[in-house]
Amino acid sequence: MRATQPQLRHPVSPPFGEGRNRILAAAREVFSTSGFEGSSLRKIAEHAGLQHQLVVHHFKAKDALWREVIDLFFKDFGSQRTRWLAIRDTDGAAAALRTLVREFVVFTARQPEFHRIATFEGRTDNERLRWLLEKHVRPFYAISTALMHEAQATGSMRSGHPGQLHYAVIGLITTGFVFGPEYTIMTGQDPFAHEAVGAVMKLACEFLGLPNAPRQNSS
Amino acid sequence: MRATQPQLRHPVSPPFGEGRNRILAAAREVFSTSGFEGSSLRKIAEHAGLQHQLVVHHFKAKDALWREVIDLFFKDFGSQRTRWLAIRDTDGAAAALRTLVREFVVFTARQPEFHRIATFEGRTDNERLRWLLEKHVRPFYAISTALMHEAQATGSMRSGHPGQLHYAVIGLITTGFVFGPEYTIMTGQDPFAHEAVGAVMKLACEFLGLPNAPRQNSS
DNA sequence: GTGCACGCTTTCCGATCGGAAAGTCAACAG
DNA sequence: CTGTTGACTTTCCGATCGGAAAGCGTGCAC
Repeated sequence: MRATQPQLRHPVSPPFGEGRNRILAAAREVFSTSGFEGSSLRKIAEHAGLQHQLVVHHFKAKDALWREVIDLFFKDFGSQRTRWLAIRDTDGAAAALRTLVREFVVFTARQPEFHRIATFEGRTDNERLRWLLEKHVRPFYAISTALMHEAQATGSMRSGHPGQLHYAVIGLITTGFVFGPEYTIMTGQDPFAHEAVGAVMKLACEFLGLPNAPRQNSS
Repeated sequence: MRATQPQLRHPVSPPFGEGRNRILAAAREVFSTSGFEGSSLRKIAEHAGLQHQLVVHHFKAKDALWREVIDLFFKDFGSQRTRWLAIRDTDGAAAALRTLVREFVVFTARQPEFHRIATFEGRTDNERLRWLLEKHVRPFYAISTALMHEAQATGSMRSGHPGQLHYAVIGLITTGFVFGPEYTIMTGQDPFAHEAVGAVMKLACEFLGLPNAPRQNSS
């Protein structure tokens, strides 16, 4: 009735063959605003302009779709770890930490959806949280705290328990982005504006007591 | 069938007459872990050991119950504002800010459920967020940023946009408490431990560049 | 041609959702 | 005794949930 020409090579409404990607994009949006339980396959499908059973067809289960959404966030960011270690070897732990902080700020500003999803899961100990922590968060946490230990040993960073400092600085960085609507309503400013993003980098580095960068060749 | 002696003065299973308070306590728990949409009246009632229709009986609607839960959080904390202003008049804005920060840390450590609920709502602009911001958050934000402006003018605090500093320090403080399970899994430590709470106070004050307290007569 | 894989739709299922409606019981006022 | 009030239970409703099952249509291998 509604689809008189359902599957053409050049359809008008729903691009044929892109269903999977459209679902992933819609799921990222819906999961990040409603949480796992609050998101329904039907809402995700409607957001993508598709039938809800197509989600089941491509991803089998809601849980598997959620995991694929998470994996996508770390396609680029996760592979930066070896580069941070290289910077540590050449310029020291403090320089590597500064790079890590700056790139984490960019990552969060560009994809606030990840931290929005993480903040849904981090409050209760469940299977999805364990999976997320061990697969993606643990490596990042390990290198972050290792660099802090090293920077503290050389006196190029403030003192304090690295794990606590790690979560403090992550909270410091992400709050404005994750809760953008509240931030905008209260402060009247856009947390994603270029100056605001730069200011967050500066606040985070100063909080950690990192020395000013000797030189900066980009942006 | 299941209630052979349903309403006695001294019942065994469900204390008669305390249904309303039991529901409020259960709702605080469930709302803070599952969000508004993810929480069902049946889950709240089950958590309280009551029938789900009793929630409707006492609070008419899920939305009204949610608002009553929020109001309860600010029964004590909201009335502290006049005291902070008094401290500003006697000891200056920086001292008042320090008190505000310390009491906010205590508030969050004792009732992390509030900020858990707030982080569910702050990411999308909806009617509940507007109500929460204007009724409870706005007054706190106003006095916080006003004290920052004043402290900055007298050089007794770090520079920076007060609104951004406000949200940065709130993120810095709350992250460990709000996402306690994740924090514990990753760091192996208890964010609610006495030393950890004290350390967060110190981190927050140092981040704001507040001078050390001249004297402290408690704890 | 025939068969099959794949993207997608349609229909259906049991479970659960928020909430309306009506009833049950004890306490209390007159 | 009668009526009323309020805490609480029971039953029911339409809507929506995740997902199983079975198709439909096209393109490709043969």
